[in-house]
Amino acid sequence: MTSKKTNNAHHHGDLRNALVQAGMELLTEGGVSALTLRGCAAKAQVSHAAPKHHFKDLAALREAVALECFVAFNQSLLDAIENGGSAPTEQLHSICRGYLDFAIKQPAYFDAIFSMGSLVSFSTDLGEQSPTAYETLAKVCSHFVTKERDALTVETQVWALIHGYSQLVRMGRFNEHTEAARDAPPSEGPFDQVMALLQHLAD
Amino acid sequence: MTSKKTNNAHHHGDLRNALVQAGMELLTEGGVSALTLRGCAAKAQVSHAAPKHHFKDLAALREAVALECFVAFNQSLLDAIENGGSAPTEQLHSICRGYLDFAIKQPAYFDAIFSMGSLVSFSTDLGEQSPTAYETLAKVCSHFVTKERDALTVETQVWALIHGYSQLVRMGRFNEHTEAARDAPPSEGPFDQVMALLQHLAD
DNA sequence: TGTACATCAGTGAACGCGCGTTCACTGATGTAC
DNA sequence: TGTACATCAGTGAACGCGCGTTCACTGATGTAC
Repeated sequence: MTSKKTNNAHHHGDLRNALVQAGMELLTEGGVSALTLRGCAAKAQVSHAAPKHHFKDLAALREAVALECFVAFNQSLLDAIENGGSAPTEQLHSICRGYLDFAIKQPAYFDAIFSMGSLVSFSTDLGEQSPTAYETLAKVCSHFVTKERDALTVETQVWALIHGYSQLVRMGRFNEHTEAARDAPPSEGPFDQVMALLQHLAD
Repeated sequence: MTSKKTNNAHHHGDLRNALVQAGMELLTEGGVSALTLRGCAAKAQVSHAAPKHHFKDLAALREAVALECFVAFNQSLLDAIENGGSAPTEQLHSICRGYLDFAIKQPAYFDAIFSMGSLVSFSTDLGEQSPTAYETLAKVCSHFVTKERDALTVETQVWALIHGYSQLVRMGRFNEHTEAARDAPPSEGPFDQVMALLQHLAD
């Protein structure tokens, strides 16, 4: 029971939230194109006109769902750092690992973040105390800034490499092309070998 | 006149090709979601049931359009290499430059290749004499394979970095957030600085 | 060179589907007094 | 504490739209003889 005592036919109590959660499930089940107003309403067991009281239009609902995906992504990066070593190179490895893991474990959320919200959400202030994904990335990268290499460069090098790699994995680049492995999660490929490219940042 | 003399009401002569070309235009104008059977038929000035004689379903038409995009991408990489220096590091720079340029100049094609055809097309034999994009990439990378770094690793390092970077640029990472620059092409950002990460491959 | 005919590649009407949106409505909530 | 009433947040029917698909059709093409 998240809401107080509102569980009636005519007053849901927390429909906005329920619609976003329904959207997350639809996203997982059928990808971005499955995110519809009617679909979310049905999943939340509410008439299909009900969402109009909470979202101006489909784009607004999708934006809310994308933001929720971003919150999860955000947390995934923070967790990865927390569970890894504290040395700069270890943190760098951890955040990249978290990035890739999210792409593998939550492929639909990953898609949503980078196909729906463009990159807006990446720096969107969530209004909480938690930093944005970009701030987290920037902090980890800050240890590798030198006279010849400014912050923007390091951040972009790291981001481009891990994002590109995650995309390749996500797109099935390293998948076995067998019938048997159809439902298996995608292979992560030569992650460590690729990340070795970043070890030069510490030189 | 590409076709012989067939320009009648009932026999288009080269409708399949015309539909794919129409699809390319729709793609440019409205993105992947604008690619519909009815849309292509309308653009090719043909009744909306006509495509059924050339494409089994919408997926088949989209596949054909994605393949055409890939052909253009393919050529873009070859041209970039041709117009650059012949030294291995120059070729590496050139192919990455071509990759990024394609993402900037043909964003819709870029999206189509990597969102519709998954990665299948990347290694798809085009049935011509020209190599696939992956073969081109692999050839350029082959000069940087060492005892500690096998071919797959180098290829993946380069591909991940340039693909990720191109995606960031494509998503507007380096855009000015001004109203004035709304219709301008996206800024390419610190391309050379980021590519500097690859110079270690030559060490 | 001409004719009969099968095949090919179009047309246009119709169908059902899911979608976003509008609308009059109504039950539940909360506030003024 | 009780009552009147404005507001909020739902319902369900209806609408129009674009879509893919099916279908009977027909004009153009090409081949057999």
